Amino acid sequence: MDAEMHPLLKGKSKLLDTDSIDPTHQHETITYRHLLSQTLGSRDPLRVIALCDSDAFYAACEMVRLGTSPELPLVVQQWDSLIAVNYPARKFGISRMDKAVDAKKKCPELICVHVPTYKEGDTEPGHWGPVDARTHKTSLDTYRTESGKILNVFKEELPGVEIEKASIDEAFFDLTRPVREALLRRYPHLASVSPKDMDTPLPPPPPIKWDELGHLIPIEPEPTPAHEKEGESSKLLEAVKEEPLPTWHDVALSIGAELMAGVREKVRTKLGYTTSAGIARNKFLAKLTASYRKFNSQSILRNAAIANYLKPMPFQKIRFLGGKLGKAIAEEYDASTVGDLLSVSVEEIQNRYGESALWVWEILRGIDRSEVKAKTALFKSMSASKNLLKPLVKPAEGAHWIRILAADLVFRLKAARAEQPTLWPKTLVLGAYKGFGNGHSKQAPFPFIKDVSVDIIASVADKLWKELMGLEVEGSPLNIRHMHLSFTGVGTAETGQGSIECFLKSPLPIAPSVSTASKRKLHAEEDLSANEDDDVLPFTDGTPINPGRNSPDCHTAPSFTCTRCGKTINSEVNNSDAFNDATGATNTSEARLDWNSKLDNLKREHEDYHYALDLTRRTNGTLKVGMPGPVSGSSSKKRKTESRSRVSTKGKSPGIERFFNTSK
DNA sequence: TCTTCTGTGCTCACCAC
DNA sequence: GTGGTGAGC
Ligand SMILES: Nc1ncnc2c1ncn2[C@H]1C[C@H](O)[C@@H](COP(=O)(O)OP(=O)(O)OP(=O)(O)O)O1
Repeated sequence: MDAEMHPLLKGKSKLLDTDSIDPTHQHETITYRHLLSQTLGSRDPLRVIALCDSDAFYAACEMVRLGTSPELPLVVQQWDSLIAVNYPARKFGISRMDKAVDAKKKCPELICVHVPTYKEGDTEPGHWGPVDARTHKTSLDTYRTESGKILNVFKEELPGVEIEKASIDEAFFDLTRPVREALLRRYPHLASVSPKDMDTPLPPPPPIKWDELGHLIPIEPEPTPAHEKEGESSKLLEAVKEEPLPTWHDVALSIGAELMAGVREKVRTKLGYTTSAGIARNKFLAKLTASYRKFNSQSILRNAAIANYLKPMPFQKIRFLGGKLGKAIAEEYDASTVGDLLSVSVEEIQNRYGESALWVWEILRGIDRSEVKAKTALFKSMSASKNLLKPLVKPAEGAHWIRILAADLVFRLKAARAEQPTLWPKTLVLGAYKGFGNGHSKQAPFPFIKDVSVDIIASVADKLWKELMGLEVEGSPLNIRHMHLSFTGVGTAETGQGSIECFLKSPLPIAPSVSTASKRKLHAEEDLSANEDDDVLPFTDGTPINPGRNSPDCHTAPSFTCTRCGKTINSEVNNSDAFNDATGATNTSEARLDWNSKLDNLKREHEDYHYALDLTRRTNGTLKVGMPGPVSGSSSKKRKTESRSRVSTKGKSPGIERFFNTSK
């Protein structure tokens, strides 16, 4: 998944002098200043990033769920095709390309598991019964849930480490900080240096015991005579003999490898999932490194090995170079591998594709400054869709699929709210498509309510469906081949404005205010039949219309006394003003949990406040405080050289525009 | 076993209009 | 708001 913004559209970034001299920084001398500085961010010469990827993930989920023995071949199928093949099954030559029947021929004892599905009326996806693509909808939700469990183990095992969920089965780790701490613990002499010696290089590092830590990607290419030039091969062979001395960054990587081996083992023992990991100096390389050797193993890419590891790689495999831009470059330079492009100068590539194409030049050299960033909101939209094998021909058939899609959204929103109770999808979108590029969508504001149900979603969606049907030309066949239902504008309701969590725990939902503008579009509430009694009401900002009613129990606001500033911190007083009556949920354990979580939030926010304050002092006030969200560790690490985000598209060079959003 | 290979069925994000 | 695309699992 991980749909990060395209690097070429992020805006300009400057090539630093040091980059052009020694782009990969592999010959950089590490000084005491480097070691002892905490704020180098992505330019830290001791940076250690890891990527962890679950092996044959969906298949592994089913193995765990069914408790099958690890050596039994198992595949997960979606209708007739395979979407995951475990490693024992791969031994039989089964791959994702196979149809289920063909796979069974290759291995008669193969265990085939179909992905969970919904049919109308189901409130949760399941494995029961025979599946039928014409009546069922697949659901990947159980895999998302398992994915979440793995992430939680990661967080438990590496507290304080920035972890970024990159896809359903992958996560990045910024291990720089724990590695540095371990380094200073193990080699305490590194910590004691007089100020005047700060810029002297560190002493030579100790030898490293790589055994047990993972596969070391070799510095010289492995003997594949095919791609070595004749004249150079003898020289090369000599070089292979002499492994260069280890660097302190190598030591850092080895510590990172220890940490990853530890968490991976925890995931295996606690949850039963085997994983593969890559450890390197940035995200791009970590991901590449993870695929060096797969299945319950990890690999390490030292800086000295970067160049040779990248050279033979087809560059169009690099993210964002697989599309039109990559194709244009391939044709322009008659190139297919990274090595083929290394002779292209940074000026050349920027002249041709715009200043921002610096990113291309950098990535070919293994430079990637992107940060590991825990996602604040888990997602911004949530969608469910279904290709209809049997196209819809009558408007009345729409309701059936709406309910099935809605069930998936309900289930997932509830699950997400278990962790993040303030999650709030602001809009519901329904799309109906007849073929590629032939369809329409309609959207409506989605009310903020505690208990989302299929009925509620369906009532709004049915309205949208009617609107869509209104667009149909009289008499022409419907032929809907694809339906899509999604929440968009998913955010967390702002704390401080109306104590959203109280709403969520309220047995009756809040009556939000309605602006005249939105009222016009919000007729959907008229026939939210199942919930006449204020259960669903439109709103614009979560402000209660009628504070006297539906009041949840918020009268004892959580508070605590900060040990650092001595102040008593409590939540907004006006929250409790807004709701003057308890509703009965007061003494339930649910309510207490809610109270506790509010207290936790309060503490966290206050800690963030102090953290930001400290940072401000450290950075001479250059850092902005008082931003709405919590100050995360990594945002504070952002360097000014990295302020590439949110540059207006005007800064974009005309050269690259033609590679995006051009019809073709 | 494995990166290549297909194609499906999805999910998510961003941008132009 | 709506439509379209790119990207990846
Ligand atoms: N093209 C696809 N279509 C549908 N589902 C996919 C596709 N690619 C991957 N998936 C699903 C099934 C996988 O178990 C899950 C994770 O993908 P991925 O990490 O690429 O492979 P994998 O986990 O099956 O094997 P590996 O051990 O090689 O990582 O996502």
